[in-house]
Amino acid sequence: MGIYDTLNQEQKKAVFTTQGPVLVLAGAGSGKTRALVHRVAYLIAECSVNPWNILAITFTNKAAEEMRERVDGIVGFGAESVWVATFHATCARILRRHAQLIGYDTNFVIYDTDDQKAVMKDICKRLQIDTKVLKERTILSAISAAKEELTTPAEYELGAAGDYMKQRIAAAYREYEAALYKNNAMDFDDLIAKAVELFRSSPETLAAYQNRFRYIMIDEYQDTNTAQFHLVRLLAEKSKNLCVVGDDDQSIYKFRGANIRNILEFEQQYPQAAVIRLEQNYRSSQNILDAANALICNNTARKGKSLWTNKGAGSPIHFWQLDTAYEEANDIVEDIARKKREGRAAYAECAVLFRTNAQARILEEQFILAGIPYLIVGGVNFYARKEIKDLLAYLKTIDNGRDDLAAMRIINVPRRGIGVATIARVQEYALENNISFFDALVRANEIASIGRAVAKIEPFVKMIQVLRSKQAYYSVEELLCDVIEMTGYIRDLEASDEEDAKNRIENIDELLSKAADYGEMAQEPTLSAFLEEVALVADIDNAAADADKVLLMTMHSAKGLEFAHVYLAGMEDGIFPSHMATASDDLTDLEEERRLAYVGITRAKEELTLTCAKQRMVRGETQYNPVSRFVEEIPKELFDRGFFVQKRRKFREYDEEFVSGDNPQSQDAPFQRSGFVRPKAMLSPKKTSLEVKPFIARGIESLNGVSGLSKGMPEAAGVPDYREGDRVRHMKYGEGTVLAIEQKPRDYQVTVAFDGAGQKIMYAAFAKLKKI
DNA sequence: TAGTTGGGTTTTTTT
DNA sequence: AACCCAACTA
Repeated sequence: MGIYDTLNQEQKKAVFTTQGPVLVLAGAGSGKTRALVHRVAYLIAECSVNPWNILAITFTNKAAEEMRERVDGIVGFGAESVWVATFHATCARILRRHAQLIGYDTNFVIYDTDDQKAVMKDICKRLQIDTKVLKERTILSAISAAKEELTTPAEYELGAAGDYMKQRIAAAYREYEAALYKNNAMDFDDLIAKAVELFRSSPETLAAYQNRFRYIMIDEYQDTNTAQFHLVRLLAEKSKNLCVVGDDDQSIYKFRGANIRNILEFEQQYPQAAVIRLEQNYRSSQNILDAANALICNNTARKGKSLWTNKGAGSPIHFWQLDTAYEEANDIVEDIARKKREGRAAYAECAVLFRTNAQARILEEQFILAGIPYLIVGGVNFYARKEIKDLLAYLKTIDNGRDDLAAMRIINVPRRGIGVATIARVQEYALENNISFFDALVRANEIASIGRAVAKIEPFVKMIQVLRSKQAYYSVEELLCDVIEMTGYIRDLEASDEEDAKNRIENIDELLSKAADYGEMAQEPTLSAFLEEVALVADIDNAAADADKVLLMTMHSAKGLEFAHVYLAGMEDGIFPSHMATASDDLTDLEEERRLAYVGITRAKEELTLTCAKQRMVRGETQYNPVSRFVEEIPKELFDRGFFVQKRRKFREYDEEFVSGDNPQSQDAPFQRSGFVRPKAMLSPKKTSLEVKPFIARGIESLNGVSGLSKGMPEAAGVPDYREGDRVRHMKYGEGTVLAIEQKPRDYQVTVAFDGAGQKIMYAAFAKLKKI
């Protein structure tokens, strides 16, 4: 029983209490994942439970992956049979098998937020809803909220009596459901709701899964919504072996429908439940925990617990208030660079966390300027990019001809000279004859009104049909290559003078290698399953574990992670807590923000730095925000040098690295705010953002990007005739020195330091560099 | 039909 | 500041 000896008493209790409902209240950093993983191991090794009978549900793919890895590491045999997945992936997998029982094809597609919006836009037009008054977003979030509560359109309509707005929403909801059904599509909320519907309508199916999942574990239970609650209840109804793990203080997804009552009232739901509290924290120093505890005490709706550690007090907490957001970003970057130089921290041990994704940009600029490797986690979803969505729409149309949205997206992409008028007529015909948009295209010659446009439609239809016929024996990657080839998608991009054409091509290469990976990893690769995987993954996570990079992300994304050095940026009222929360008259909004702050603080192991700016640009206007109330809720004695150390001594030798040329001010003004002054030109946001744009557009990659793409399309271009170190000439940028040549799937990627235009990354085939 | 321009708008967080 | 959309022009 050696592996369980390292657990503390409470953790052991969580591991060994295998029968019946169990509620584990696990504070931040209390080793809950560890306990869960050991529990799985214990069930298999000591209780002779078949791994196949275990279900572990997490919220994020990241958490699922981590759990998977750790289970694989600790369970000797059969670990791969343990079902570890997110809620959405679990439901998608179940529906893939049984969707026909509730009237869907099993190759249904999953709609993301953009798809939903497109559908809703069309509906608003049809129902003549003025989107100035009632926005698509508003309707969609109302629908989402309804689905999270398992409210059907009919039920919603009943509740809308006497409320005109609600009635309009009810009508839109009804139409929306019909549209998705017609397209054989489900949105994220549907995945959960339809799974519940399936289980309710088919007792045999439910019984089969109840029989299979005899031991169920749910992580982050505080984030479950009502639909998820019912799903879990149904699955666990027979065995009652349900172990939920959560922390009411870390509930930060109310906006997504999370119902904190699920965890607060678990004991009422399951009166015989064993309740276990994990309060010993293994992550943070006492100072950090004291700060977190003091902060969260200001909340009322909580079970109440107090984290403790047997680590020492540790470093004091730092607080800096800077003049501008630029200085804030700059100081953070500078501090990280110093820690690295002094050998106090690796880059990968540092993380900058913020409230909104928009804050990432300004930080990114500073990281680029300082030449420090970084990685932005989250932000614009890779799969939401235009070029990716276009190509996926081709695959969707090949896979599922009923997805009108996909077909309409690509009918004129790339340009085929098919305009809105033609599309509208085809759409009308489809509606009249009750067929899909694509089927209407197939019968384009029967549509009298479209005239000569038939000639433009036919080649498109032909192409899709050819691709469909290849589907049976082609891999996803081959199919994708064919789509790119036949549509000339990349050729068009190369020919275009669009500024970010090369980034788009890179993204497509990324998609190709993703498809190739999928082909290799999946046990039974199918196009539908690939599309599903892609739909449920928030972002391509190429955060190579070994890469030494500073991580930048929102506090939401950081949940479940830990870092030795954490910077919380933008600690200002109006930013964090957000304006929405401070202006709201619902006090629970502010409490949710406070829980988020609690999450942020408890990510830190050794050092915590809170920063804010007196002045910052938000959506084009300058804001002057006071220091966050959350900062003030932390006892002053936990900070270094008392409270409100506005500026610490500057590190002069370090400044020299940044400041090009002489800067007399920095020589003898250590305490002056402007102790670290960069030439105006460099600081100017305009100039910087121009220079920086290509990097931002690429989003997830950083300076020394992750390479290692191997498979993909055949070479599009020959080997360049220049090598690293050579001098080259570019049509637009003039002369420069080649810094690096990297082989990418389609082409060579060349990094050049131009004498006049700075450093650029480009593709050899269309940069047309001349060796000189 | 396609590209451009000017005007209006903005969820904060994510599966 | 950035994005999206509608109206306008080539």
